[in-house]
Amino acid sequence: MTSSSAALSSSPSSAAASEGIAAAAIRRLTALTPLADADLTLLDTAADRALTYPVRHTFQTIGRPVADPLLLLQGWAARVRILPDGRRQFMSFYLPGDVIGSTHHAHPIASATVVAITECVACPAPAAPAGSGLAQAYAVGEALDEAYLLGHVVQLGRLNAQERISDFLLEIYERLSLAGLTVGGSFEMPLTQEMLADALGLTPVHVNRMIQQARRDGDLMWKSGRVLLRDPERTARTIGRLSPQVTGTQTMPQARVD
Amino acid sequence: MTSSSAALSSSPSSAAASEGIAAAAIRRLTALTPLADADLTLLDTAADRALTYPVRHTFQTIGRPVADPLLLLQGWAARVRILPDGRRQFMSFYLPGDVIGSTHHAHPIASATVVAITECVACPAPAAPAGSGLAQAYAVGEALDEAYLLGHVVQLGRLNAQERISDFLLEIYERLSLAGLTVGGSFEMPLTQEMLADALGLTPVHVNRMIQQARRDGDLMWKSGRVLLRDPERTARTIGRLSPQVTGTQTMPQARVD
DNA sequence: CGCTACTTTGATAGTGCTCAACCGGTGTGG
DNA sequence: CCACACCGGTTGAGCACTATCAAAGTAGCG
Repeated sequence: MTSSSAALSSSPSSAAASEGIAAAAIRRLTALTPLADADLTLLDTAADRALTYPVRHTFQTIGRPVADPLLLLQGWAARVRILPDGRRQFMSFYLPGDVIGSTHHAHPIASATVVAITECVACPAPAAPAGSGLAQAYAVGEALDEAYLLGHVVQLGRLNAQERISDFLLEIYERLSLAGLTVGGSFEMPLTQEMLADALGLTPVHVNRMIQQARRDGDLMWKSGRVLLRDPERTARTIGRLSPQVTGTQTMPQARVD
Repeated sequence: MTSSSAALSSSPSSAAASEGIAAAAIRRLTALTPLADADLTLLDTAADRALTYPVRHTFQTIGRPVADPLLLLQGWAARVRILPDGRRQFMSFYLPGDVIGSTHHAHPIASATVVAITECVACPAPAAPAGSGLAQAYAVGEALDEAYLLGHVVQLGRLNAQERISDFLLEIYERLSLAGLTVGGSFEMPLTQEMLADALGLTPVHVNRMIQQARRDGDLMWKSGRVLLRDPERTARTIGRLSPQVTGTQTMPQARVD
């Protein structure tokens, strides 16, 4: 039953068994695609086997076989790569409702290390019957994953520091909204500025300065682990962020595509 | 039979029917995983329906439904995103043996635009029988795709201009090697320096300067669309590049993973 | 109360960008 | 056959954004 055993750091403590522990994850999955009662039952059952993982727990390690997929119920995890000289890059983040280590088939070697950013609660991702809503939800989730990854590439390649921060926070805001984890435009941000820097390809110092400027400009509030975006939609338009939801209806400038 | 019809730019011209047109792609797929005769037959048959696509052909457009998957036989294609103000970012490249628009299931909306960088020859990707070598090859190919995408994130986030160029060329070198498209350490590079800049998050001018410096340092030769890397392995070690092949055996520094 | 981790500030350096022009090859049309 | 246009590569000068180094300020916590 213990899905991921050999952890480098500390190992998962036995589960917290309270109900509703999977609420956010379920909200997020149903937001992706409608789920039938059978799907919800699967999820509830799986949630009974949820475990709590401490901060820094390593879900999977680059170059080692991936374990069975986990459905993240609470907390944040991240895919990270550390260079030999210590430089660190966060490649993506897992939020409640995301599946860690989903591997439809493919070779079982992890292409990235996944660590818990905060304390996490996760359960084995229930196998989805072919054609079920749950299967569809997984599929959409994976597609979104890739879309976010592509977005991250654009962000790192072509946005300046200010834009990267806005774009990142907007993405998180969007994703947490799906899970019902935002309150009046604000949300919990467990990342330190240093981690944010390592996600955005910047220096902690510079991230700090840009955040302060955004604060001065009245674009955001960020205090004690909670972020409030003043006008998400305006900001999104300003930096030309295309949210996955909107993607479907948005056209690209025809200009240079060669 | 015409897999992708409504092209923004010019449309595919009817096929070149010569044999061996799929040689590179087949070499690459067999390098990923052993293929049975049945698989090879499937590929050969599919190759008969190959079409030639002109430069700038749009295989899929962001926000629009994806067509059936294509197996790229010859040429380069790329996933690209253009920002409203004209900034351009190449997110990944497709080389011979890669599948364009593979979508196991998932929602049919393209999360990126895919265009032909050079003239391309491609055929419908033959459906792989479950459990076949071909299915395995597809799976491994997709896993590699993601690994390269993750690598691209690290590259953009944490490598300097010099390192990005080296890393990129090494990746291409590796990938072309699998398809048998390298000759004595050299390979064809159809990208202009401007396109390279848009892949690496740099300016064409700066790319040019870094390339010249690499030339002066004796690290590479680049003339009339052909690149020769002097000592790929040394360079790879220098910038700490972990090639997917090696990934399986390499360990990460334990240091900071929090 | 003293840690420890995180944020903030200042001063300075440097990598990579911008703007602008020039060069060299190639293709095309007069 | 040569002039012209065009594209990609090259060069120069100056600047901006972001990094670096170092230290001080804050907040949560045992």
